[in-house]
Amino acid sequence: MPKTVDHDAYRKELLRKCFDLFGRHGFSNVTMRQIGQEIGVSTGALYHYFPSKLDVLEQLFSWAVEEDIEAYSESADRDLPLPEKVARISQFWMSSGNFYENLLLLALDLFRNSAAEGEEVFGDFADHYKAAISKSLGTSPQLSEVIFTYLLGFVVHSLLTPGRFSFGKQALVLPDVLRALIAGCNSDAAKPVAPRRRRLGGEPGDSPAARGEVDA
Amino acid sequence: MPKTVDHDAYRKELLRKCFDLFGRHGFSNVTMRQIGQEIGVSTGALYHYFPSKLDVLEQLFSWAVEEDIEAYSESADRDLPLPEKVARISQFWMSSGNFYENLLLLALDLFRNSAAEGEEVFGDFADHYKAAISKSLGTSPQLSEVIFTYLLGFVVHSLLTPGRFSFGKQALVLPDVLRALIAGCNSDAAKPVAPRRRRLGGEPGDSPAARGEVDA
Amino acid sequence: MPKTVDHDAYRKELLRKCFDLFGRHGFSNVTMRQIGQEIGVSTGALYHYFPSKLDVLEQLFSWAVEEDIEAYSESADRDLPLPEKVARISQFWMSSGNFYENLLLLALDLFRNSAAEGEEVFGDFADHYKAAISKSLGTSPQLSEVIFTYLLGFVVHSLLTPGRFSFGKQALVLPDVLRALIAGCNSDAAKPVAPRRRRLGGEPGDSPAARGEVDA
Amino acid sequence: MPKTVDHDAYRKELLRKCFDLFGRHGFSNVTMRQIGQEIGVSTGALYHYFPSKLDVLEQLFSWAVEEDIEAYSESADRDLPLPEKVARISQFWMSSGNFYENLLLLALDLFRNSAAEGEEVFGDFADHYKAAISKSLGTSPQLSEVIFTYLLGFVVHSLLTPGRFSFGKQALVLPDVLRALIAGCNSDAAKPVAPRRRRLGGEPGDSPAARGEVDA
DNA sequence: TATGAATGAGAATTCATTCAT
DNA sequence: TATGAATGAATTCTCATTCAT
Repeated sequence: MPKTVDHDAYRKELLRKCFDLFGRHGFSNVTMRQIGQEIGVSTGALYHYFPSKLDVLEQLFSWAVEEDIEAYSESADRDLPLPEKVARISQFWMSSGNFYENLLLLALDLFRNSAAEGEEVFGDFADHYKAAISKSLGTSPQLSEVIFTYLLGFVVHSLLTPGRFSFGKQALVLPDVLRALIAGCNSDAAKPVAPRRRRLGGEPGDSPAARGEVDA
Repeated sequence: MPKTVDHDAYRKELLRKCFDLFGRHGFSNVTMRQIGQEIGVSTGALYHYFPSKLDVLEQLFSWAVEEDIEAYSESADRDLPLPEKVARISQFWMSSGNFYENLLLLALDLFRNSAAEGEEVFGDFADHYKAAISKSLGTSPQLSEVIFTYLLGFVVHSLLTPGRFSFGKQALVLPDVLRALIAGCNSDAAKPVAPRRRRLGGEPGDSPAARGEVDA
Repeated sequence: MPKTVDHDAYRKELLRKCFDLFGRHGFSNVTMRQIGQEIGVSTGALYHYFPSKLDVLEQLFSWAVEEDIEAYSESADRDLPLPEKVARISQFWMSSGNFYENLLLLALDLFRNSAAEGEEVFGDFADHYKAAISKSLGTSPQLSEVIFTYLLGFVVHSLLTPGRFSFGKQALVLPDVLRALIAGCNSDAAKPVAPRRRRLGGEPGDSPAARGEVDA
Repeated sequence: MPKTVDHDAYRKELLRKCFDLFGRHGFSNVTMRQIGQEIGVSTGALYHYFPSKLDVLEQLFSWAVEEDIEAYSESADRDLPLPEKVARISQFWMSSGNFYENLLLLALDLFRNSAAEGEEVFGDFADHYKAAISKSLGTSPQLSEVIFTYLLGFVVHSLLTPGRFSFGKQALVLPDVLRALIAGCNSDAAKPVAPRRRRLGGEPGDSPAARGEVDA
């Protein structure tokens, strides 16, 4: 009889314990020994569950994304009036600050250390999140992307200027911002803001996918 | 002291050459030898100009921020009508995509590897940038911060999903977003949004992973 | 004690299965886990039959020597004319190429990793083999040693230059060599070659590298 | 001004110092730290001269072969009567015992750890050595190969049974063996012991070494 | 007996930093 | 100043061995 261990469950358990550690120190500044010590296993055991350090990062990110998706879908499905939904989403966001900070740092570490892997997984995550926003708020895909982008900036900002831009403080503004974007962009849709939306000079004919009409 | 000038000028020259290298690979993934090879000096010489590797990063970030501030102030000071200003700022932004991506990565590396140092410098940069936005667009500090936040998200997004969210593509939306924010938030500012916005308690989705506490 | 028999038989069964693995990869390049996987037991079970990795090697070599001695004694005992015997011995040799290659590699691994153990066991094997040659071919101990030496060289040569010196090809020469040695040395044996053969002093080519001292 | 070091000369100097160490312990049983300590450099310096541990082995073997070839060609060129040459070659051999033991061990380590690399280099060495024998003793290529093979066996034998088969002792027999082989095989060559002794066409049966009929 | 998860010392390799030139 | 060889602590990863089951 082998020691009965649910390999996969234990692996996730280990990942969970890694999450903060990676977030706090960053992939490159954490050693496998540290990881082992922090989560209470030997380095050998660590390698029993993950083929390499990079693999820990990759699995950790994937795991966190899954966790988030689960948590998110549980939180915001009800049939509520828009203002209430905006309040709720802001609230969810506020309460998850540290989680998203870590997730973003993870994504950036992945981007740095794993080349292809990073963008794939993050792209999927982004798509998922935008879809969730669309569903929650009834916004167009494009507007959802704008909101998602703003939320990303929110996380980075809070990360990089922890003293001045705290989640708590800034999250109070979030509902207003969302409302402004929803209002502004929806009305934009109604009366196309101006035909002057033209090439301003950046990348002329290059990005063929570019030039999507903003509100069309 | 003409010698100092030379020394200093050369130091900046070296920094300039480092910029892309750090952006591409990340602080931890670049060795002093690589740096030396890339910019054409020996490791010994490198240590002649920078006391340590971390110091290279710190100086590099400061240098880049300065560069940006100079470039920015040159670009957007004129007395123009708002729509024109919005167009200009968008344009400037679009043409600087890669620069800001690198700058952000630098800031995150600094945050990761230098603790205090990072937030200081980035905080100053953020303040400066917000002030510039206020000046350019005549927006309130708070709205400027929102815009700045959105721009941050913009950079991160384009960094992490290079295929799907390109600077070129997204920058076309930027003017609309800015307009929406300016319109929406200015009016919002008038009637501060309801005080009912509170933490309702606990974690909605109960994501078992470190969903961080709010710091409000 | 029937249990012991089983245990012992199974141990030999395991050894048999190890033989090629060790030959192919070498002692140091095989892990206990690999061994276990290859022969179909867990590492735990492996340690049940062998107290250590080195012990596997030692037992493996002993086992292989025994196997060979058995096989040899079965093959070449009849009362035949010399040429026929030479043909037989050559043939036996040819058909056992891979076995002897592995055996030699094992011996060298033993020599490298077990100090005393190695020479003991190999010495016994050598003695046994020389005796067998003497018996088969009726050669003097000294000549048998010469033949044995040649056969050793044969194995090493085929091992190290697999493309150019194959068992099949070279074995065709073996009968001639044996005949030449038997003829030449038997007559030599009669008139022991001059005692004038002494170290003349120093190292001819003065190869700066450790040209070892003679131990005569 | 860089520290003036003849990189290549120093590299060879280091190799020279490694030779015995590898011979004594074997590739797998020597650590880079040990190597460094033994030859008086740090591990870092070691990696400055050799990209990897395996590379040390490869370069070491090549270096030793070159050394040997030089030493050999210096030693045995004169125009002497055959018996004198035989005496000389035996003598050279005797005085080089330890060197050849190490060289053989190196070759086997290479074979084990470097796959392709090993056979290439050893094959070249073998060819060279056979050619040298042909030149020294005026023997046919085939006979030279037989002699070379015997010498290989000689080395292995002395290696594996250091107590019983010493270089000094056995080398006394070497001239006789050589004489016997030269006599026996040359006469063979003269009156081909049988015309049927030739390559019968590749390898008769499939089993590579197996069952080629020797002379029948 | 048998399993295979866990341990942790130790291996190869890297790299910031120093220093002789 | 400039060079790049040298250092050695620290890192990732391996693997013989142990042990709970």
